[in-house]
Amino acid sequence: MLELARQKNEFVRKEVSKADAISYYKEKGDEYKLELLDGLNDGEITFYEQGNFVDLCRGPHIPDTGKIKAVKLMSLAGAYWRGDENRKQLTRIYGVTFPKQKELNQYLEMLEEAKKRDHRKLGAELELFMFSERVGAGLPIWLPKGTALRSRLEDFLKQEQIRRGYEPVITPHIGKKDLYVTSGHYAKYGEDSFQPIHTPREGEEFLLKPMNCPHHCEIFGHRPRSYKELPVRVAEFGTVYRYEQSGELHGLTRVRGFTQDDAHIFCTPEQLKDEFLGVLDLTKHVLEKLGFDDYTAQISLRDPEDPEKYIGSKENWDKAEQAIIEATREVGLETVTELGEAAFYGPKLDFMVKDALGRRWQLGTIQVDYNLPERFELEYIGSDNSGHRPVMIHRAPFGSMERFIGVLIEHCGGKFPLWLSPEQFAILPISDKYNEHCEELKAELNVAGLRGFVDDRSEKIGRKIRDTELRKVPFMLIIGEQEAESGQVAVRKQGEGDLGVMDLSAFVALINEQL
RNA sequence: GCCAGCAUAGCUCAGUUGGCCAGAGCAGCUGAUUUGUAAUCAGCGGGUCGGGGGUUCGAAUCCCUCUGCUGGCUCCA
Repeated sequence: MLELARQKNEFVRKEVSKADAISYYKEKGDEYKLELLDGLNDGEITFYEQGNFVDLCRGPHIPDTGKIKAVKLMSLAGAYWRGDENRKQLTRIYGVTFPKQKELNQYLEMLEEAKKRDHRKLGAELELFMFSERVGAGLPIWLPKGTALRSRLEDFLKQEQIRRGYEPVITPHIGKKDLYVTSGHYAKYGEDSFQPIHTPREGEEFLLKPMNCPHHCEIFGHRPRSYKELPVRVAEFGTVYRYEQSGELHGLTRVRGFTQDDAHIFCTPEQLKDEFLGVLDLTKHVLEKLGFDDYTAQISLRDPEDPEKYIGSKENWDKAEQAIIEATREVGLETVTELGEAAFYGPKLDFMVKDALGRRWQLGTIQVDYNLPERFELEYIGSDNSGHRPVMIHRAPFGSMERFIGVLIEHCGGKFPLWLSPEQFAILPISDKYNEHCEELKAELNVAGLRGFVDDRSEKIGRKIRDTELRKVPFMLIIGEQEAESGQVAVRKQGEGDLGVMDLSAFVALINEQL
């Protein structure tokens, strides 16, 4: 390839008439180029020629092949012709090139570094979660440390939500098929989803819940509602199951069983905007608290070309889309707007965050829905003593615990903020003689609300430090003869080194400062 | 689901023109050592070579199939 590049062949741009182009490719028998030409207008067709190679291309190109100095072919993959899965799949070769070999090397090193942060690797190393072939693909299993981390995240959000007027609820993991027929999910996803569970009773069918909203609609509708109690905000860490395509599964970021930090707000049309703003505020608060400052907000609207894809009236869609656009504008949130990315029942605002390899994932989401209240015939009694339909907001600041933690692991490279870290300290006795003293220190720290462990193996201190560093435990307390006598602790910070000797109370203060 | 590839011990990996009992390092266990800021020493145990089928005198190695994983494509309530 580089040999070809060295020939310094110029890329020559040629404007070609449509007729000439068609006859050229007819002769070559290139059905693909002919199809592309079919969609192009005369006068906008260009060929590029370099050496003995000629091809239809819009361009632009670099001036000549001599500019190409460093090339690496990265991967081979199938790609559907014109992105349509119903059409033929062609083979696509991925490659990268840089003006200098050094830059290519830097790029490859960057990819290596990114791999070290990969949540799938770190998750296994830090014993946060696992997968089991026997349990099934895409079904994450949370290990004790991962559970500790996840519980803290959940508790953080639960408290925040209670402060903001949400009411926690709990609903079952399955529901009768009819529930999802009513919601419209069955018609849309039934075929491609986990199939109904049958019971000994004829005709009785249940579905693993793919969504929490139908259950929450039932909660809203279980008794008459007055306008005086709106907005009603029901929140649940609800575990849902979706049969994602096998080729789509990916670590924690795309799974078949996951827990949404879900809540549904039922409000009057007049309250919609304020509620939307409240959710925006919560979502931003959550992302900032976890150190995500590099996210983008995406407004997903209908595809104007394909109105059949959506359920609900045009008027309601218009209102919902408008509410999102206005609210984001009001808080000055920078957004990109994507047509055709809306859910089938309503437009949404998604917060997108990149993973270690630069792939973008949707985390938090806020969705306006006029459709489900309609389908479930939800009503509240207004001040006029007649029934009105509430508006519904679906929202999940984390999105799902699985995906959020997956991205969080990569974001912080496994070094979690102190308040989330499954182990905040490790006490490392220099010899077995101090094990007992270390246990006492640990008990004191536990009383102070901190968590950690004593490494009482009869290993050299260097070894214990190394192992603790690799476990990414934020603080180490090294205890030998001097500390045992003085009653102090020698503090070492992960990744930074020795912080010196201090009283235990000073160490507790140091940690509390960072919480 | 589709295309391409991968699957050897808990982990990282050796082992291909098919040929004796499948190897290493780390981890684990046992013992010795009692240690001052990123790996103490020695011994031991551990693998249906992802599962199933086939070809062959003989399969980790070749073929088929299933499962899982990886990179894309498509999808994502």
